[in-house]
Amino acid sequence: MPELPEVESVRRVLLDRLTGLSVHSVEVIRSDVIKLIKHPRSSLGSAIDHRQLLVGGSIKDVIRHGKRLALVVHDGRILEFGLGMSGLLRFEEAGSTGEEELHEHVRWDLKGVGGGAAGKLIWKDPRRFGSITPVGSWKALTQVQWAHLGPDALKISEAEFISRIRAGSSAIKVRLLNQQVVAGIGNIYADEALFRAGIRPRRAANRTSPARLAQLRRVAIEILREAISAGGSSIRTHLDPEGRSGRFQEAHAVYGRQNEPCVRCGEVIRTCSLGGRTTAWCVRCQK
DNA sequence: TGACACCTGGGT
DNA sequence: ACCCAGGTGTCA
Repeated sequence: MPELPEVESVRRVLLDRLTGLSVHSVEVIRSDVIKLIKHPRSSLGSAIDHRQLLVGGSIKDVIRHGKRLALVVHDGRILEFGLGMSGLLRFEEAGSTGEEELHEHVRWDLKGVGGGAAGKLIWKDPRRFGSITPVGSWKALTQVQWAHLGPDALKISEAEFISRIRAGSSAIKVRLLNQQVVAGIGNIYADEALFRAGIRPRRAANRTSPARLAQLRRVAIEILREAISAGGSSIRTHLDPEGRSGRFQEAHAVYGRQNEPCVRCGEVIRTCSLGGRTTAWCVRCQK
């Protein structure tokens, strides 16, 4: 489900709904979705420290870097989420008649300022490619858990974007997908940005002129912002915590439009495989 | 750089 | 029965 715009849509809803609520208790249905920092392959087993899952804390902030999300509580404890392909956070208001769904792995019980039940936050992830990682501090979050991520795609400067992209010789789309280079762009928005910038996805990154890269950054940010305004793209599973789907898929120019005519020139949109991902582009508009 | 692995579900 | 899917880590 998640690239930057989808995760940002989730962040905004969570910030609005959860800020100020306190975490009363947590129910761990599948403990192996919780991954420790230094031992990413090990699960916590049966002895889960519920404090690491924010129990007793009151939610102060919800932050995002690239495609990653984190809940911050008042005393500095942080819980970090990678949504993988199908991870989703759902907010179920107290008293709502929501039935338990398949593939729900963790459920937090939240209380309001007065101590009354506010609702439940639920982690649902059918494919289980996602992860929940307790991090003790801001320092552990930024210097360990997120240390390998490049600058956020919405915040990266033009100079830094150009130099980081050009630091490798692989296909430009592969560089865009590399979260170490720039964080937040995935398969959809890489294809859409390259189309809008008129750049062939296979072009060698270091043989793309600084001027064209400046243009690529500009249109990528433009597309990401448009997508956020539309609530992200809902191809199959993306829903925000209130169950609303995004609408940006209706605006896709190339992603998912193979064999259809290019919106700009009418040429048939082709696909190939790049970095193991299906890539859609217009052979006439992108050079 | 690519192949494969991790998973489940939906479409053909 | 097969192929595909918004991600990411490891291996040759």
